[in-house]
Amino acid sequence: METYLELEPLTTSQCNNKLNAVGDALYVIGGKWKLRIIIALKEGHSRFNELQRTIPGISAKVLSQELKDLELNGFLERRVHADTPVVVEYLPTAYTATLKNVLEALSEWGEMHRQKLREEGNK
Amino acid sequence: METYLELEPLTTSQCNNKLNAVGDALYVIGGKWKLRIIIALKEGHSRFNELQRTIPGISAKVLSQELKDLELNGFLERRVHADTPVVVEYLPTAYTATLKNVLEALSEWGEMHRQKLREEGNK
DNA sequence: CAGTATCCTACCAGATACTG
DNA sequence: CAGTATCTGGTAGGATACTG
Repeated sequence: METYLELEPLTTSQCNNKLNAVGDALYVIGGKWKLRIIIALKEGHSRFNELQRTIPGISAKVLSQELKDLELNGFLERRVHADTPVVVEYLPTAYTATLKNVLEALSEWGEMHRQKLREEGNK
Repeated sequence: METYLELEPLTTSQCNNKLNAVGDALYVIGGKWKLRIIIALKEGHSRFNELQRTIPGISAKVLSQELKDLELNGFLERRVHADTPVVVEYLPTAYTATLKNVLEALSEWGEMHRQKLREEGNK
């Protein structure tokens, strides 16, 4: 028999820290595009227009802004080769590896939730 | 030596399924308030105004809408006691337990990320 | 208490055009 | 190619007031 979320009892301040941590995480990787971009980078897509083609529905403006955010948060490195024409590469950093557990947990849960919805649809 | 996200090689369609699953998950539990509300419910806060007091910054309108979403997605049960005055309780369902891994992963990652930002701030 | 209704605004993001 | 600039409609959500 488990309690619902089975977090150990916490003091209020410990609990708030946990909550804030979850909030921070969602702030950084939440939203419509962040994780999709991270995964696209990880798959080896590194050029701006390539990323835009890979990620359906994203506009240049939004992609540009999201890439800046991701760079600020240390998820990618923007590397400019000063050739003609100029070539810019976006490369995932080792820091993206730290998202492994988060991505796995979200992916698993998402699939399970999908399955549940499918079953309810069949009722 | 690990690849960055260490997902096993996938076919394109398998990969897209994973991606969609992550997207689904973020759609359902993403956003500013969803997880905070779920955790507040899990802590035993069950009344509307109590929840609003517990969750700093949320308005009645937004709380109302989010509670409806969460009910639709099976995370809570809305129980009305037809007394005078009327008492309404929002209770987490067993389904919230399935978020355990997600919450733990997000919480851990969020704390780690905070620590990293703190260190960078000290440079 | 448990919400709804209304107004209002700021931001989000799509479309399009443009630049070096 | 790798973006930025501008315009613009839609909407999320805050403030406030109100209802049964």
